[in-house]
Amino acid sequence: MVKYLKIYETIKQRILEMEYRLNEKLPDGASLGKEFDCSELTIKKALDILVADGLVVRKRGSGSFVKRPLNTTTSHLHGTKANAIKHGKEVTSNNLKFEIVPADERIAERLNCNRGDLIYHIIRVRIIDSLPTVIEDTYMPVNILNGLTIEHTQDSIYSFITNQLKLKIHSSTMEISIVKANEIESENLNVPLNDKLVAVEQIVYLDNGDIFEYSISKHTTDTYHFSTNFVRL
Amino acid sequence: MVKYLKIYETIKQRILEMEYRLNEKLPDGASLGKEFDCSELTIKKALDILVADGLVVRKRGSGSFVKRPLNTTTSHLHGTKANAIKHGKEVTSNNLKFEIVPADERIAERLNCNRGDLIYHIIRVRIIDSLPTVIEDTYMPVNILNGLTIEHTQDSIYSFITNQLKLKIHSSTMEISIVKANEIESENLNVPLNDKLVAVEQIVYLDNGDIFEYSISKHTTDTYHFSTNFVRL
DNA sequence: CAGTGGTCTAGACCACCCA
DNA sequence: GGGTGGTCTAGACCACTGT
Repeated sequence: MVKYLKIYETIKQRILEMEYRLNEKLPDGASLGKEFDCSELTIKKALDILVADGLVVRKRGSGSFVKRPLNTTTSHLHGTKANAIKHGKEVTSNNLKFEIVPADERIAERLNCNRGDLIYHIIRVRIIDSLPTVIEDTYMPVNILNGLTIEHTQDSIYSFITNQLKLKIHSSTMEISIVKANEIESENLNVPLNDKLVAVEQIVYLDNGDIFEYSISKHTTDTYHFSTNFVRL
Repeated sequence: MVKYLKIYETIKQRILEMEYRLNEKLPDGASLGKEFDCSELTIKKALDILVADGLVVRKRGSGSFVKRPLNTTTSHLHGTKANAIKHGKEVTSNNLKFEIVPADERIAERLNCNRGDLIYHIIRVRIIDSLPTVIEDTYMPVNILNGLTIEHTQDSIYSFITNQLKLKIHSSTMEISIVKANEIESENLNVPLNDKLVAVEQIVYLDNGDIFEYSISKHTTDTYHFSTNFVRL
């Protein structure tokens, strides 16, 4: 692993284990550089991730301080399952569709591929702690996700991607809006027709710039909760 | 202004004006460094912001490319008014409350101040293009926002902060969930009692690490739209 | 004024992609 | 193997804070 990530993990651990306490001042850059045997810039890089995580505030002229984050970080760069497990919940999936189809105009644009390229089209209902909670409509290029089977979709596609294929997820763009449940959604999520759902549209990028997922998830409003942290760069 | 921000603005302009087109490869770091008379690291910093903006993908081994973002970027680091204006909409405000009160336990914790510190408590209904759209419940420390008047709240508090006080907004943490409208919300937003609203809870930080706002906004579901871009650092 | 973080440079070395 | 980005160093200088 890269040096600054190791340092990041170490300092994060110290904060989570209260070795560095709330509002406490961290050692300055030079001291940390000495401790971790690296340059101050590398320390800065590590601390910048903690800032992005919302765990640290850096004050020019006075120092870096531990900050209390609002949230318990549900990351949209992990799969539904990983997030649920982190909160100690059980997830099962109910496949409504698992097909390989050629990309139409709209999908090709979203996945930045050519029309006609082969695409997995997967529709799953995710059941979290026995409650149908999300219906996910997912498109993924076959040439990137080669070897994906219906068995993987029963478990976690994200684990297949990162553990089997050794691909690295880099970033995503997402949009949240509120929509009305159609008949299929109403049936599968066990809500009234036209009841409101939270729609999350997402495009997910790999490390190498390729797009591996375009998806639209619709969540029941009772269970949906999203938290994040912005930093103006 | 800082060098890397200038470079960022310049390159962003080129992308928006299609001088660099969709999927086109940007010049490499060394060339850009020559053009802008700076080191490659400074170029990297500028491009990293474009990556965070979702306008650029950098591919190790092949180059940096212009990417089409999903969204039209509604930033939660700007105020309601600035965002509305960017989309060509009219905003007016209806003040339900403008008080100075001592911070109770909960507010003091959110604002990271002491119990009893004086706090502006402001409740406003924002009317966008003649439609009551958001009800905002805002708490701000008096010692930071000194001189804030009810006139400012009719317009844009954010503009007062950045233009008058010359403070710089740095980051925020936010949480989104769905709640049911109470009587006050129902009346002011003109929706049925218990109808669903999008609740956005936010803590906003200044450049110097101080918190200047804790707020809970409730949006009508028809109009709420949120988009963002994540990068795993 | 001393302490601390932010920006910037010049250069080294490595990892990855593609022809 | 040549092109390109990512990480890292050592050191300079500037901006802001608090005493």
